[in-house]
Amino acid sequence: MTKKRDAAATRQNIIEAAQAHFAQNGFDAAGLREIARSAGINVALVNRYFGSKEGLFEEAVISNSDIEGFVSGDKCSFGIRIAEKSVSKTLNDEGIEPNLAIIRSVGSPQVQGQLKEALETQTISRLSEWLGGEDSEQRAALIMAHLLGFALLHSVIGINALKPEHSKKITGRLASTLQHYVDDGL
Amino acid sequence: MTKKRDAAATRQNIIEAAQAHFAQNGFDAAGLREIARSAGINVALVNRYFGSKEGLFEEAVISNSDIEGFVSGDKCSFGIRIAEKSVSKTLNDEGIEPNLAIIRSVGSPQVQGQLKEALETQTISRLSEWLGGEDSEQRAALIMAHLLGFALLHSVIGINALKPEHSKKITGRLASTLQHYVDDGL
DNA sequence: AATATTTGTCAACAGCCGTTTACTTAAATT
DNA sequence: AATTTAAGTAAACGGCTGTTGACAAATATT
Repeated sequence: MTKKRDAAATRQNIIEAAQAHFAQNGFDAAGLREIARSAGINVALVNRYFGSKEGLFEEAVISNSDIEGFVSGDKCSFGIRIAEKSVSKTLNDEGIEPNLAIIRSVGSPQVQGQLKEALETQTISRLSEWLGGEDSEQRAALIMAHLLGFALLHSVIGINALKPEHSKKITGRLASTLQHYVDDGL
Repeated sequence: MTKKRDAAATRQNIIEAAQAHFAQNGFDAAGLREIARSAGINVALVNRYFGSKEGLFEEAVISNSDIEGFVSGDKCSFGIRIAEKSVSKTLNDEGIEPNLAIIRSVGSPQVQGQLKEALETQTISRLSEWLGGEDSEQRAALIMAHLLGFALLHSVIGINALKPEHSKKITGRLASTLQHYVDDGL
């Protein structure tokens, strides 16, 4: 019995396995051998396809940090829309969320440059364009700051007070703050 | 020439060196040998004094996460007081800030429990008591979320839009949001 | 059918990690 | 002054890491 050979599929398998491992353990603690095992292939293939661990991180996390889900919709419902998304994330379904991989990799000096590139010239810049108005980059950065900090405490650390079953007002409070940053430039 | 022997001073040297290295590189990337070299002692002493790397992290970072600077002062000026502190932090003087060590260590599975303990039963709980009013734990958690997220983008990543020289309104915007969470429970 | 190229595996490399053991030397105790 | 205790050093251990080069096998090309 031999394995089917499909370069594109293998590549995709590695990327998906990497997304999960980076999201759950961060850049440093995610091992290439574990990622390879999850993808069902040999470790050496990772370096052949992506050059290095950093190259894999670039393709699996950085290139996949899609802000488009944020900026599709009308401005006046931005707060509630994003707040609901953020609050509903639990500790269990933290599969491949790119934000988790970013947050958990913030301490790794090797990918600091990639993270800055992704956050500044991708996420914040795109959100800023969509926002418009006064100091749009600053307001976009403040929105991302609150969202990343919320994800850090809610999804990574697992702070109880932020779980919706403790108080249903959590979504409303977060939504109101985010919406304030949206409307503040008009 | 021989070295003076002073257990208490050596212990303190190790702790201070560890605080700087954990703040700059996070738990995983901070090496015990580098910490020992900064402290001017042998690696083996770290394990003798603190048992393990986790033990050192506990004493250097967790036990030192003082929230008291936050909750000393009157409630109506909380926002502007904390916002000024957060914004004035630059990328250069990131010496031994405990929040930086925490943020940069969030991805390390080994210290996840310690971080939750520090944030939930120390920082947020203490801030919640001081805040009082409705859902004080939740509002405290939202405040910490915004502060940690801001520190992540401002001090760790170095987002340009959050630097005060780009727009002086940054402190005011952050202060207003924080103050809103303070007043929201009254 | 024979050859060339891609895809995948295996094993080893060099280097770093936290930790431990054995040992030396300074300080304190008797 | 002799002995015990504490403080510091040196070196190695086992294990893990990302990475690389040599090789086998499947697919594509001629």
